[in-house]
Amino acid sequence: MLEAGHPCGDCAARCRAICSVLENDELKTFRKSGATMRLAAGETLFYEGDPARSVYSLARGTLRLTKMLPDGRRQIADFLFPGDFLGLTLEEGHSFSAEAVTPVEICRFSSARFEAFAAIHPQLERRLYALAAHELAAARQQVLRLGRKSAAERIASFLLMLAGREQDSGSTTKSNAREVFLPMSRTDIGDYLGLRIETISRELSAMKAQKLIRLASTQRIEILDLERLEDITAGETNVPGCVCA
Amino acid sequence: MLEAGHPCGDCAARCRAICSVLENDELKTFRKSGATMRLAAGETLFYEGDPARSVYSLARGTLRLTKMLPDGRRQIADFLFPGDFLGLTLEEGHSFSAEAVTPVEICRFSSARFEAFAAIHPQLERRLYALAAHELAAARQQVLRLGRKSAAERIASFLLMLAGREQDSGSTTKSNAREVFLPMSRTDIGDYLGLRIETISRELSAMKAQKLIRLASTQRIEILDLERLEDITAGETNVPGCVCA
DNA sequence: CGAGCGATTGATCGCCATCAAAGTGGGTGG
DNA sequence: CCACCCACTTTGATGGCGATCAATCGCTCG
Repeated sequence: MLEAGHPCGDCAARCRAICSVLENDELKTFRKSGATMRLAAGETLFYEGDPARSVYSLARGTLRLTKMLPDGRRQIADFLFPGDFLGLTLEEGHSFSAEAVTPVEICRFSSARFEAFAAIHPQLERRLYALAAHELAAARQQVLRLGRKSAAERIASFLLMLAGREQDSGSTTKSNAREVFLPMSRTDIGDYLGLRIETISRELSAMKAQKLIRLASTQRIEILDLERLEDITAGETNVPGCVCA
Repeated sequence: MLEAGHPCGDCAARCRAICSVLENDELKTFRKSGATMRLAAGETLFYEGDPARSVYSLARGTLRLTKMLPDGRRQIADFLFPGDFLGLTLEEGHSFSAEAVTPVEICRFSSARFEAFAAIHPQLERRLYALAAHELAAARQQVLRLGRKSAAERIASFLLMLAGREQDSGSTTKSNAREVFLPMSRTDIGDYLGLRIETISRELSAMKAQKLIRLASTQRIEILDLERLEDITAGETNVPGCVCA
């Protein structure tokens, strides 16, 4: 438990973030080595290929990691939520761009200082590996979705994945997770699932017609029949849950 | 440089493997904590869901990591080559199956002993993170291939990726890497690229007709026009090279 | 109230899957 | 050493899913 008045005391992402392995004084020192920054929706944190001089921990909001092909086709490699970490790479530059889907709040650290700090805090390094392993499992799940699943299966799988993530980030309100919030546009969902927006729209409408979901608004989807939705995913949505120790 | 007669002295994978960060005595101790095993082509090292009690370093041959959907659709998440490491997970069980594509030779360690060893050899942990980060980048590359590329683009990209890997594993002979060896069947390639074998076959024939490649045999493909092949990939084949320090 | 952007719905097209059949090559047994 | 067999690959014909093109809806903001 953090002492009263700790600068990280009110961080919503603290339980999931990389810094969850640090306590009071360590954490204060760590925080002082970095800075907090904000981005408006649509702004870019860094571009693919940019030299990787900083690492980041997302405190609030949603980010998307994107890769572009020269002709403009775009693939979203991942969406990041509070507590997620990004930016550490062994290559010269970043291998994707990072953009704000919603307004975001980010803790930023210089790579050099972060690495130095990690070197003397082995629990940070272990945590780092844990996060990387977790992301790797998620990326492979995504490979399965894109390689072998139909449009309906991808979308059902996506909805349930988001429902699961909302749950383990201990999101604000209802823990029954029947309601999924989609912070991103249909275009973003399409670029994540390898589908066109029209297909996303059509499939969601079809699911609505079958009373699997209810479209409370464009961004809020209520899951009406969890079981049948799970059947549609064709299994394997088990992106393992929270990495919280 | 290892002393003469060292048990790992003749390991072809040594430069790339996890153990590359260990020297003489450390390496001897490490090796003694494990065992060497062999599998014939087609045999399974472990199944998805099996409890993860061991970790492995591939010394010779090719492995495939697969995920199955209940109805039999299969996705190959990755092919592993000499020097690749696998098995370390934070979940209870493995998140994919591992099968031998060719006869393989594997160094096996109990997870518990490996972790204990890593805890007192920080350079192993860093190496581990490096490998995970590298695999993550590769997995995201695969996400791009599957999400946004046409059949021809996927195949061209796959061929060039293999050509690149052969090169940095310092493979036996010719370093100009104009010849790519495909240890896996067309079915495996299809299950990796999210395509059917007929499509693989047709596209390779088309590339042959355009004199981009020559099919020396089913398993050996000679690249005749590297430049045009790179154009076809629609960019972004740059899976960063060898992780050798 | 009107402008503009994102989402939805509709109609048609094209790529790759599917179904089907013929070709190829490696291994075994006679 | 050869003939056969079987599994894998290649090639051909057809069909379906999701992309593309197009029009309308609906919300937000000026």
